[in-house]
This record gives sequence, C-alpha cells and structure tokens, in this order.
Amino acid sequence: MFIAIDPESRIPIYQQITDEIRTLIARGTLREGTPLPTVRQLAADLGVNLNTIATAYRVLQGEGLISIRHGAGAAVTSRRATESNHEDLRKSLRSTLAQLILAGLPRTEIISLVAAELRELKAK
Amino acid sequence: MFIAIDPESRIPIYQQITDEIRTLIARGTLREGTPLPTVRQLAADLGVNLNTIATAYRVLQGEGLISIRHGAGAAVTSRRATESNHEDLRKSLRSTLAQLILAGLPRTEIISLVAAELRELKAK
Amino acid sequence: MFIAIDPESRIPIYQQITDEIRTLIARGTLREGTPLPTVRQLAADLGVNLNTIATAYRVLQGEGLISIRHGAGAAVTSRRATESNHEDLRKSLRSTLAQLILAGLPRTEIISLVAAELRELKAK
Amino acid sequence: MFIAIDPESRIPIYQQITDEIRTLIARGTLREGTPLPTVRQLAADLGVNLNTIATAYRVLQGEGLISIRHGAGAAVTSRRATESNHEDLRKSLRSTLAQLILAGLPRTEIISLVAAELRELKAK
DNA sequence: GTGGTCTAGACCACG
DNA sequence: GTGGTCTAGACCACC
Repeated sequence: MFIAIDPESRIPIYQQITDEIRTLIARGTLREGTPLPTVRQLAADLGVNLNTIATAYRVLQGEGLISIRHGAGAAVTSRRATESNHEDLRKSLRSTLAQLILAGLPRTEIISLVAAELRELKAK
Repeated sequence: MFIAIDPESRIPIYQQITDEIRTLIARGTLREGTPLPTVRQLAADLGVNLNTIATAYRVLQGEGLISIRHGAGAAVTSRRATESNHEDLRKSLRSTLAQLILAGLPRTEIISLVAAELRELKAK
Repeated sequence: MFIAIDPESRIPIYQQITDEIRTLIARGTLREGTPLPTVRQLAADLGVNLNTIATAYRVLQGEGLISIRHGAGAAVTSRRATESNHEDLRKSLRSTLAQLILAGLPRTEIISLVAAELRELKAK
Repeated sequence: MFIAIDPESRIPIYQQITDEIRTLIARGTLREGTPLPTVRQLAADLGVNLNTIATAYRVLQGEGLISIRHGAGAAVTSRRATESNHEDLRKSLRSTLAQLILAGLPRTEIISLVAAELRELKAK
C-alpha cells in the first residue's frame, strides 16, 4: 500500500486516506478481492491513530468500495461507488477548476492536467 | 449576487460561500472593483449569521481576491488568488476525477463536463 | 504636507495620518506654530472622508501636539506629547522587534534600521 | 505559558495574545515542537472566550508559526514568520520611535531600550 | 451606515 | 478530549 499522508494538511487525515485508496481503486492498482491492510497495520505504517483508519475504512465501506468482515480484515469489493452525489462532485470540480484559473493557469494547461490524471485512471 | 447555500451540507457554510464567490470572480461575473453586498445584507439574504459571512469575506481577503475596508464595505480587487498550493489543487482534482470514474461516468463524459465548466470560466 | 496613506492597509486611515504627522513633528519638519491644512483641505488632498481627518486631528489634540481653534484651523503647539503610555510604547517596540527577528533580519541589521530612523528624528 | 492580557486595552485581546506568543517564540522560550495550551485551557486561564483564543491561534497558524491539528492540539512549528510586510514593520518601528522621542526620551535612552529588548530575543 | 471584536453556549468533526 | 463551526446578540471602531 503506497499511501502518503500529510499530518500538517488542512484536509483531515482520514479523508486523505479515503482519497488515496479511492484513487488506487479507480486506477486499478487495487482490484476486486484485494485485501487491505488491517486497521492496526495501516495505523502503525502511517503513524496515526487506530480510530483514524477505522473511520476511513467505514467511509469506504459506506460507499460500497470495500467490505469489512469482522475479524477477517477488509477487502476491495467493487469499482462502483454508490451514487455519490453527482451534484456535489460537480461542485467540487467547478470549485477546483475556478481556483486553478485564479491561480493563473491557462486553460490549455488545465486541460492537459485533467487529461494526464484521467490517463492514470481506468475508465469502465 | 446569486449565491445558493445548503445548510445541510457537510461543507461549512462559510466555505460554500467562498467557493461560490471565487467561482463568480473566476467567471468574470464579479469584476475588479465590483462591490460585494454588505456583511449584514448577505447574511440576511442567505439567512445565516453575520459572523459566518464575515468569516467568508476574511478568507477571500486573505487570498487577495477582495479588499475589505472598515466602514466602507468590501469589493473585488483582483482575479488572482495567492499562490494556492498547486499540489493541493492537483490532489483535489485527482480525487474528484477518481470519484467520477468510480461513479461510472465514461471518460468522454468527464471530459465534456470539464470542458463545459471551463467554458464558463474566463481564463486569463 | 507630504503625507501618503494607503486605503488598502489594515491600519485605520486616521491612524496612518496621526502616525505621519507625529513623525513630521518629531523630525522637526513641522515646528511649533506651523499651521496644519484645514480639515477640508487635507480631506480633499488625500481623497478621504472629512470625519477621518477630524478624528486624526482630535487624537493629536488629545496628545497635546496640536491645537485646534474653532474657525481658525489647527497648528502645531509643542513637540512634547502628553505622557503617552510608556508601557504601551514598550510593548509596541517589543512586538515589532520580535516580528523583525522572526522575519529573519539579523540583529545587526535591526540595529542599523533603528539608528537610521533615529537619525531622522530630532531628539530633544 | 506566562501571558498577560489587558481587557481594557484598545488592542484586541486576540491580537495581544498573538503578540505575546510571537515574542515568546522569537525569544526561544517556546521552541519548535513545544505544544501550546489547548484552546479551552488558555481561554480558562485568561478568562476569555474560547473563540478568542481560537482566533489568535488561527492567526499564528496563518503566519506559519504554529501548526494546529484537529483533535490533537497546537504546537510551535517554526521561528520564521511568513514574509511579513517589511515595509509595514518599518512604518511601525518609525512610528513607535517617533512617539518615544515626543515622550521626551533622549536618544541614548531609546537605544538602550532597543538593545535591552533585542538582548531578550534570540536572533537567528 | 459600514466592518471588527467578543461573549455564551451549542453541536459537530477529528484523532 | 481536541479543535471547527455556527448562532444570537452585544458593543465598539471606522468612514
């Protein structure tokens, strides 16, 4: 599991973890059935609190991306997230793009950026 | 000012407001020099507390997008946000794109979505 | 009157004005008896509200630095301010020096800075 | 934490607190990694509202001097403030020195004062 | 009139 | 238990 977190970031640690794992699943790096590290293991690896990992796993479970079997660890179940709020995702996309524009990036560069990221992801 | 907020959202209200205003500036709807509604006015319009708006304005001021003058209201100053962490923005973009993929959207549709949003924004 | 103000500054305009005039008096540029511009005149020159200038003059009058004669303008009365809170001044000095240190300026450079400013001022 | 505030002062309480903490950091009394009191703790100690402390901490965080981690308290991160406006600092210094001169302090005494304060600060 | 600060108290999010 | 956000309401500072 190649996960990097930044404890200093304003983004909650548990969310950094869900973001990373979600991306790994979307990229196909983590396939259906792949077992995830145990909560204890990952907590030790990342040097964070057990509850933090537990929260992250619970979120991913809620999205239907992983299944947690009591006493038997967690594993990737599917690449289909539950109907994440499309509207929320669009808002998030819109806000990020606006910030990139305000940061001075020309439109062409933003499109390249999006294309590059999409190349890493395995579309259905 | 056409701002819509969702009090039920998990995103803080003040942040929803900064997101909306940032987008309006990036779109050119709010131009340099355009005065913003007074804190009290916007608070009344949106049905939220005055301090919530004040917080939102202070954030935007910190980003250099608006200027607040005591006793004289606030106005848009620039279309350039401060050096927002490009790395953070990229992470945000990556995460959103991954979620769109996992939501089942085909790559072409995502690209259309991005293009549509970019069309609304006035690149520098 | 060579006064420059910055309407964008976080420091209140009236205080920028008192700071400037106080410095001009301490430097001897404005001597005892020198008439100050009328409130109207200075307000027009600086492009600010009449009340702002009036407030600034009132503060300086409170410190005993200028005298305001109704209908006859204001003039410098003395170079001795009333017992400004020495403790407050020391706190202000301490805070500013701390910020200069945190800004990375070496001690020697700060001393040069202080010496340079003092050279401009006419000690009693 | 030896912080003294004056509720009667015209300087906002949260700013008195940032000034004090900034000075403690510049003096080396608070070193990198040193944990700050919790928001609640300091609020109780100083007899002010919790939000007032939170505001002060947020300002210091914005300057890069401390790091706040949700659910895990705050700690000193660095002795370098962000590029504080050198020009603003110089103006502040100039104004304070002018007031000291007008208060009647001879130049030599002011220099001693500055030297004394600098001696307390640990230059980089 | 404007924004700035502060309080008291509540509830939520995070680790 | 930590910090984050929000409210309602007050008072002050500024223009």
